[in-house]
Amino acid sequence: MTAGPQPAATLLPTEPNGVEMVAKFFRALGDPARLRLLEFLLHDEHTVTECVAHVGLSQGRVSTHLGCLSDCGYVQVRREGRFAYYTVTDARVAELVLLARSLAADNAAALAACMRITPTT
Amino acid sequence: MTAGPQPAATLLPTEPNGVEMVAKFFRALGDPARLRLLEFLLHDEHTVTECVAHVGLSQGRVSTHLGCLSDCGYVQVRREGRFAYYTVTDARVAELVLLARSLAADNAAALAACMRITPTT
DNA sequence: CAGATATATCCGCGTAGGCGAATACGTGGG
DNA sequence: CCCACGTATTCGCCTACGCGGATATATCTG
Repeated sequence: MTAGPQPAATLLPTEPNGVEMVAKFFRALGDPARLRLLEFLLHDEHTVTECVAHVGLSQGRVSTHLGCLSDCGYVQVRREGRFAYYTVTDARVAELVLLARSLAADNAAALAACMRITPTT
Repeated sequence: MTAGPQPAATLLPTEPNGVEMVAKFFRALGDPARLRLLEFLLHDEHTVTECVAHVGLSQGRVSTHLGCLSDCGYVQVRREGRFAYYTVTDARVAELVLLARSLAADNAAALAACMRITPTT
């Protein structure tokens, strides 16, 4: 073994593609439109059309974003007739975003200036 | 007034580019190499060279990744002579990753199958 | 059944961003 | 002063992925 108790060893999953999965999971939150959708769906169910009105994107794009969030487990779908009602069911989602937000806020200046991600903006 | 871990209106920052900043912040965690570096630096200081040995990437790439993590506030640097010692100082970082990991684990199957992010692999 | 409505998927296009290799910069030792 | 060493930055290359627009697939309505 390396040295003493290893809390670090528990940070990331040990399965073959565990790290890649966590990275993919985070990437799903790395888009402003999806974050806005999450916020919109945090407390109420909304149809795709309502989501389209909320964020200003094309219907196809919004559907894809919602599908992505659904695949990753951030939101759930309830199908009823020709409608699809999306909503956030897991409280940990809000926790996760709020935690990130507080961390980001504490470093807003350097974060905004970071050119290694998104040179433009 | 919004006392306690609150709802939607407070999920995302209200500043002009607040949402974009949070998204950028998450994107910084959306890379396996950077996640591995975070884990490596969680409890101990390490030089860039040590990090290069830990993840199997080129020195230049690792330096950029560390700079990115530093800009985003995930790690801190201590310069000493020609060495740079990186480390994680904020406990919320581990909290954030562990929370994401638990969420990702609960939806591993769908997440792995999600083709809307990273078709390949 | 025909058309309207709601959602999902497909298709190029353009940019963000990861990669190694090369190179620039800064420091410390002979 | 020159050179070795540690670190940071630059440069093409190539893939991931967000975008709108077009289209396919239900489902409801007249």
